[in-house]
Amino acid sequence: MPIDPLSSTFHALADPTRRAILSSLTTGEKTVSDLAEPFDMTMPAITKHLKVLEKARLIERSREAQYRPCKLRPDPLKDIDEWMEQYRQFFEASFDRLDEYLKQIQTKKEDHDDNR
Amino acid sequence: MPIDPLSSTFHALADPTRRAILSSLTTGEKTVSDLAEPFDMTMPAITKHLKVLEKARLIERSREAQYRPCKLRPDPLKDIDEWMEQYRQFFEASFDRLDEYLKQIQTKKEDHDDNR
DNA sequence: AAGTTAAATAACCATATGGTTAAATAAAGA
DNA sequence: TCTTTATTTAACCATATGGTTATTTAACTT
Repeated sequence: MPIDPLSSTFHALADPTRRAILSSLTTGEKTVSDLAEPFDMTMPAITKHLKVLEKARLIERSREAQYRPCKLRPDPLKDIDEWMEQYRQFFEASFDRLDEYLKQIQTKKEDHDDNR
Repeated sequence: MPIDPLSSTFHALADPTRRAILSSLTTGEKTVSDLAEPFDMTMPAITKHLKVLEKARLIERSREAQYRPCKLRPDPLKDIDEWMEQYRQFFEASFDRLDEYLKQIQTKKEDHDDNR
């Protein structure tokens, strides 16, 4: 069953271990053992997490003797950032002008109450 | 088992139906039936999706006679936007200076080939 | 050739997910 | 009060998830 790219990216990010792995890759390429080291988890578990990240194209892997270095890929993160765009105005407005926002809600509620 | 807020937000967004529901809520409050209408899916399925969105605090629900209107909540989206911040420079640099980036890769590869 | 190290695969397990149909609840309308 | 409308809950199902241990593969080291 083919999953759309945005869903597979969000799914990959919906796990603290995988987010920590990504974060650790911001400083450069790492081997699987390097990535596994901070976690109280077996290697196969890490391998599975890497597969999820790889399917989401959030990481790219190469070969270096018996090592399989992982590298961060920017594209899917950029796609998420673009998806966020439609909501950015919404949540920025909500926080920048919280008082006004709350007043709007209140007004709307009163209008609504009037309609009963 | 308590799940961290960022994970539950990403998880909630990792489904096209739920993202469509959120998108549809940008124009204002909607009832469950309103939200369900575009989808070829039964009501209980929609109810479940709404529960996931509600747990992630991406929506807020109220009561209006027999209706349960849904409203978008900005906070978790803002949290994601803030989480993205650590990667923004990374992916913006990668795309703004794609040529340079590719050249770097190429140089690195050549260095590497030299080492064999 | 034998041993070591890095990583992946296989097989398994418990729980979660995303859907269904059928039944229950809540409030409005006749 | 009876019926209709809006929504949720319950029970079920197939598949996915996130972990495990044991085994296998691949490449380097001795």
